[in-house]
Amino acid sequence: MSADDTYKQKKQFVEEVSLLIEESGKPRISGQIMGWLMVCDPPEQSFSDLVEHLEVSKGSVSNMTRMLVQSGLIEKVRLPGERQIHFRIKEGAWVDVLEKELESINSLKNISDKGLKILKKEPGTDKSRLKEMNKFYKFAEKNLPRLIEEYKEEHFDQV
Amino acid sequence: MSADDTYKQKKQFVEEVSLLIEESGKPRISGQIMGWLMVCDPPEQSFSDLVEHLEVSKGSVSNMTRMLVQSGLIEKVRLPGERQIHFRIKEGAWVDVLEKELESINSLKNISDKGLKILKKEPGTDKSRLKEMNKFYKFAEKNLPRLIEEYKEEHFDQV
DNA sequence: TATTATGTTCAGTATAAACTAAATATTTTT
DNA sequence: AAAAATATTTAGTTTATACTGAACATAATA
Repeated sequence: MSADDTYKQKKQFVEEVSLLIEESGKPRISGQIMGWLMVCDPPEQSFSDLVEHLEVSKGSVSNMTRMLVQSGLIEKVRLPGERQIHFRIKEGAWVDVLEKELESINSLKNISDKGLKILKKEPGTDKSRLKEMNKFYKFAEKNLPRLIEEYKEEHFDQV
Repeated sequence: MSADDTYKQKKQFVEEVSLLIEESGKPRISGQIMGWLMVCDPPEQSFSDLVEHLEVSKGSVSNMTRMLVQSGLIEKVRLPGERQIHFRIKEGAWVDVLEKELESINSLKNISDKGLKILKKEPGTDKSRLKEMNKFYKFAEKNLPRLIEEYKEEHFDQV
């Protein structure tokens, strides 16, 4: 298996990751960047590394890296002696993703609260739908953080 | 507080839900339907109820209800004596949403497996990024189903 | 079977988002 | 300070998707 074949496999891998990311509603190029940063060597890649390997515009790299930094998946690194900004997957990125999820869970709990408040004025109207929703997201809000802590203790206690 | 005010509040509520849903990457109208079905009276609404209250086209209602039925959030109901199809929020909808999440978690675990496989051929290349990802999604895959079961037992054991 | 009510599909339009290329700004080196 | 390298912003294009209206299909009633 030549190095060239491995490179092709990596490109293929990048495609698959970008497809997954795209399905989840995020821009394709953000997925390409994530995919490439998972398998590149070294794990830190410069702005122009990304432009060249992914064959996309500078504008896209600029925007998508900003978005990914913002959402906590990657981080900027300055390498000694290197001029360009470098990017890499952030340690604990995947835990952070789940922690971000908690925010939308919170929104869903809140909206169910709001709905129940409105229905309070209509005694005849069924409230079970919203009560169930409310219970579920309350449960999630209570238990997911515990689970995350459990994971962190298992895997990050050295950090 | 008049019934008319309550109706306005419900419309406002529908807007908020549809905004939330839209942010998560799904069509606005699917969010409007979900929002309306959370607070309407009765909880079952006909095809034309949806068209009228949400002021959208029949085509959209047809497409979006199909999508929502498909994804397990709502269900079709036939009411005795009623001609039209009716829709309502499905019991356990929110649990189902989380269970669907498990599928994408599985995809992410698989993709990290795949990445690691590729990197096996390059002994010098850092694997910690993918190992961490892999560990995390394995953990999620193992523990989330347990959590879901716990919730179901707490709230659905009568079903 | 003819008529009416109901729901789906399809073609076209509108809207929004991704993406690029180029201009501009910023930072680094000489 | 000038020049070169690097990154961001902007305007415009492309592409994708949501959405509508109308034609079509299906099912129910008369």
